[in-house]
Amino acid sequence: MPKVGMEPIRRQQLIKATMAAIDEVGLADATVMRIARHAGVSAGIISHYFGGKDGLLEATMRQILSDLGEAVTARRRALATNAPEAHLAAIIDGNFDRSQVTGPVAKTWLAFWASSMHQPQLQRLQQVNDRRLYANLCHQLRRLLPREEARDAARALAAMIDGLWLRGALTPEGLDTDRARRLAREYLDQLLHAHGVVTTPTAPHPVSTES
Amino acid sequence: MPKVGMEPIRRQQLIKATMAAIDEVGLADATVMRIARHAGVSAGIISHYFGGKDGLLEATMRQILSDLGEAVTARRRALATNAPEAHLAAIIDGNFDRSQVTGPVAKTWLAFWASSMHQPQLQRLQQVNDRRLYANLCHQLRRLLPREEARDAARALAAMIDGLWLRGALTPEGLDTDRARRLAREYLDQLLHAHGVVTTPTAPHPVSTES
DNA sequence: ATTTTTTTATTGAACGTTCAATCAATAAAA
DNA sequence: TTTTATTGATTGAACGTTCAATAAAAAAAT
Repeated sequence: MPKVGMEPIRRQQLIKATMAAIDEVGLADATVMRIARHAGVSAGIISHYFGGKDGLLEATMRQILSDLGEAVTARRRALATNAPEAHLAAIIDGNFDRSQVTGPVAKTWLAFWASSMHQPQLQRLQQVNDRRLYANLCHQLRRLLPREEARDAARALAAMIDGLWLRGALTPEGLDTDRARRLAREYLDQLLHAHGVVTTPTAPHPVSTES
Repeated sequence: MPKVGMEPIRRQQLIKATMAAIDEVGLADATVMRIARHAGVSAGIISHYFGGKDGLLEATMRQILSDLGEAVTARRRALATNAPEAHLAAIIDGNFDRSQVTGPVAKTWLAFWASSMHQPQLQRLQQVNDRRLYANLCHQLRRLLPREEARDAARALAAMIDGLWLRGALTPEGLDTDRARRLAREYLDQLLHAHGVVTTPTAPHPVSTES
């Protein structure tokens, strides 16, 4: 069925199939044959479009990271106000975006997270993302708190986001998105309150189901 | 070199070698030959003592979990007071016990965490541990807060502990134990304060380097 | 004490399996 | 007819497991 211009279609197909395979049997058992079967193509095509299995895995991780980044920036751009509290809430909400926390994506993300410990290629990607979350949080908190307090708050908030995320990915029931968002936001409120910041009541956000 | 009574010695040797191998090259590349080389024995011995590679991996995870559990209960037993705040602090400190967060153990723990998503055997172990942490926190918080508040607080605190732990395992510099303990404790204080609990100034703990 | 026998621990080559990568053959579109 | 996309059998490497052979210690016998 060879038509011209198949490349972008196949790449997307195979990346999606990779997540499906990892969701199904885990990274260790996600063989090229299984991935190819999910995409409805043959195994050889993977080397053709990605140069090999490693290339496909890296492309998949890149996709997840860029989706996550866009989910955050999209919410921040949609803000009416420029208040730091609003930006922080948007960062929290973006990290618990539906597209990121449901089944396949979450499990794939966690699998890459673990394997990035020993794969320099993936480690670089993961660190860029980690630092971005920390830097975003830190920059907004800096508008409300002194430097050291802002840094510690960013570290703690980043840890809480990742922790909720991680625990959600591991429980059989999956992550309760609304609860995770609520807990992270309540923590933020406590954090600011403890440092004497007068919290403007959190404005309701477009996609949020939270009051 | 066969002496009698080698079994407990070899088992311990191989479990330690497993962590060393995973620390070195990750779970995916921790082959039986590499593990055996770390222990200074031949590959065949693994099947002899553990019935196969899977048996060794499960035994290694069990070891890590029981060490973690003992680190927590030891600190709680050593408490002079019975105040819930003291127990909570002990739970936090125990989870950041030195033996748990240094190099090999931390990376092995994270590797198992990820692979437990698709290995029922490991998943059971991991869930027992997760629930224990949550239940311990919840039980102590219940002495200070109403039921639902206690549950949410336990969820959030557990997430923060795991998140700090996880981020520590992934950064090249490793986890800053003292900082992690401090952040988790500060969060606990904020949490209780926000719910109107009068925080008795945190008693200095034996192993803690924190004022 | 010394030698022989038995028991126990350990080795490592061989085996069967699985996987990723390759590439000549093929088939559809241009 | 040419170009482009795709296939799938084949190849070679790597892995976990097995098991007959071996070697050392312990026990028994001299």
